[in-house]
Formats: sequence, structure tokens, C-alpha cells
Amino acid sequence: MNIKQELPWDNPRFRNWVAVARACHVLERTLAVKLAPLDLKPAQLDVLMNLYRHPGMSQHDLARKLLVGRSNITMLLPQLESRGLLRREGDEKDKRVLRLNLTEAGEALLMKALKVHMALIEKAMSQSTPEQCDIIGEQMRKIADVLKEA
Amino acid sequence: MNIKQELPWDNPRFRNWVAVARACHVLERTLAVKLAPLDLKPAQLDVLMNLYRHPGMSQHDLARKLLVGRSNITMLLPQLESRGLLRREGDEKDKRVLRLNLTEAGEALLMKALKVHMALIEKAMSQSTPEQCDIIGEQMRKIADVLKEA
DNA sequence: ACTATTATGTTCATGCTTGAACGAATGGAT
DNA sequence: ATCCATTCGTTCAAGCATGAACATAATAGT
Repeated sequence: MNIKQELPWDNPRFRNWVAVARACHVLERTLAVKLAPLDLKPAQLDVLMNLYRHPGMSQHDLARKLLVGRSNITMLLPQLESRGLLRREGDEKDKRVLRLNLTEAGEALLMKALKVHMALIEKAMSQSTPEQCDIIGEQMRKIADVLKEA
Repeated sequence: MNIKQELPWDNPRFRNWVAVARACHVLERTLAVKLAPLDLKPAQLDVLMNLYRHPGMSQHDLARKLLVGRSNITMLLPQLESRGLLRREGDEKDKRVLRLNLTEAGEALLMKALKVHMALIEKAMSQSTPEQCDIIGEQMRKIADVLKEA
């Protein structure tokens, strides 16, 4: 039994996934640098993006969308709220939940940040054909789905 | 000028990259859970993997391979060294560098952890055909390359 | 109506990662 | 030889993310 033959590095799936993880890591890091002039972290941009697309979200819903814990949201929001980028208003019917909405300033900053984000993704993904790009997205969505069940 | 048409969410590249980031996040998180019984974090597994493949690495080289800061390595290694998983030995010629090598115990634990890691990646990537899998890996390597230059 | 269960958000202690500042060792230029 | 710049590793403070424990509010079962 040749142990070497069973090592992950010889496995295409393993090697290719490592490439995915590395690309993700590098892009995330680069995004952080490019976002610095706007005084915004990637995680904060994720918040603004989700609030733009789903106005009136609760903190719990936001946490689930972002795949983070609820307490993380609690720590994250006050910074953005004190900068006037979003509002937290108590729900009338259910006094537990806080409804989240972007302010004008929040939307304005989001648009600037999206330009940065888009430019970066464009630079990264423009090396792939539209077909390759779609294959990537499709397979990744499958992966997220199958792992969420586990 | 219809602003909606320029929003990133309508852009395939953007949507597909978001899927990549999500899949990465979920897999990383799942790996952390599955690795917990071995008392090992994903970052620590990365260290062991790299030391196995590149015995005698310096801490600086390791940091560059892992795309993290040098100080991170300094904080990470003592935990593993005190568990007897690796050795740090000063280089004879250059007294600045520390040469890193896995111990027997380190290799043994690595093999167990690799089984877990492989199983997870297998589960994720087995949904793609070998051709799709290779396309993904190939494009991701391109992305890492083009972003490292920037 | 009353209790038990569940859901939302917060607090807190812990651990991870980072970047800047530092000390020690090396190498190169003059 | 001596200075200067560079490299390697460490220390330290700061910022983030996490999970457990908690308080409050809503809901379901009886």
C-alpha cells in the first residue's frame, strides 16, 4: 500500500479546492485594502449590500444571510449606525425585532464601495469566459447548498 | 440613465463571485467543526500541511505560503510546538532563521486531519465533473496570480 | 389564563489576525 | 573595517468574530 498515492495533493479535487480558497483569501485581502479609503471593511460592505437589497431586515435575518452569529451583528451595527449609514427601528408588531434600513448617506457610500468591489471582481473574473464564469458560479452554489445541509 | 442596469447584482461575474465567497465561507466553517475533535483549527492544519510538503521551511516562507503576516506565524507556532507536533531549530548558517519540521506526532495528526479535510472537499467537489472541477481550479489560480501583482 | 417553549437581541470572555515598532543578524558599499 | 540597508523573528495593542449565558418578548399547549 503506497501511502503517497493516497495523499490529497495528488487529488485534482483537493488541489483545485485549495486554489479556490487561495483566490478567495487574496481577493478578500485586496478588497480590504481598496476599501480602506472609504473607511469600510469587507464585512461592513456586506451589511450595506444586504440592507440595500432587503430593506427592513431584522438583525437575525441579516446574520443568517451573512453566515455569521447574531452577536457579530450586534457588534457590527453600532459603528455603522453612529456614522449615519443606517437606521435601527423597533418593529411595531413584534417588539423583539429591530428593522434595519439604509439612510441616504448609507446608500451613497454603498454606491462608491460597489464601484471598488465591482472593479476588483471584474479584474479577477474577466480572465474567464462567460461560460467558465457560469460554471464556477453554478458549482459553488451547489457546494454551499450541500454543505448547509450537513 | 437607468441606474438599475448598472447594479452589480445583474452582473454575472459579480453574482458568481459572491457564490464563490459563500462556498468558501461555508466550507471553512464546516471544516472547523469537523476538525474540532482533533483539537485543530483550519489555520493550524494549513501549517501542518505546508510543513509536510516543505520540510525545513523558515517562518517567513511559511507566512508567505499561507498569505498571512509573520507575526501570525509567531503566535501560531508555540501552540503546535508545545504539543510536540513540530520542531523549531535555528539555522546553522543564518542565525536569524528558524527551520521548521514536523515531528512523528505531527505527521500522524496531519494524516488524521487530512482524512477529515479530504472527505469534506470530496463531498463538496464530487458534484462537479472532472472537467468542471479543472476549469474551476484553473480559473482560480489565474485569479490569485493576477491579484498578487496588484 | 398559565405555564413552557421558542425567538430576538445583548453582554461578556476568549481567541485569532493584523500592523507597527523593535532587536538581532546579515550583506553590501565605500 | 565601518556604516547602511535589509531580513527574520518577536512583542504588543487594537480590532473582529465567536459562543455561551442572559433578559425580554412572543407563542403554543393545556
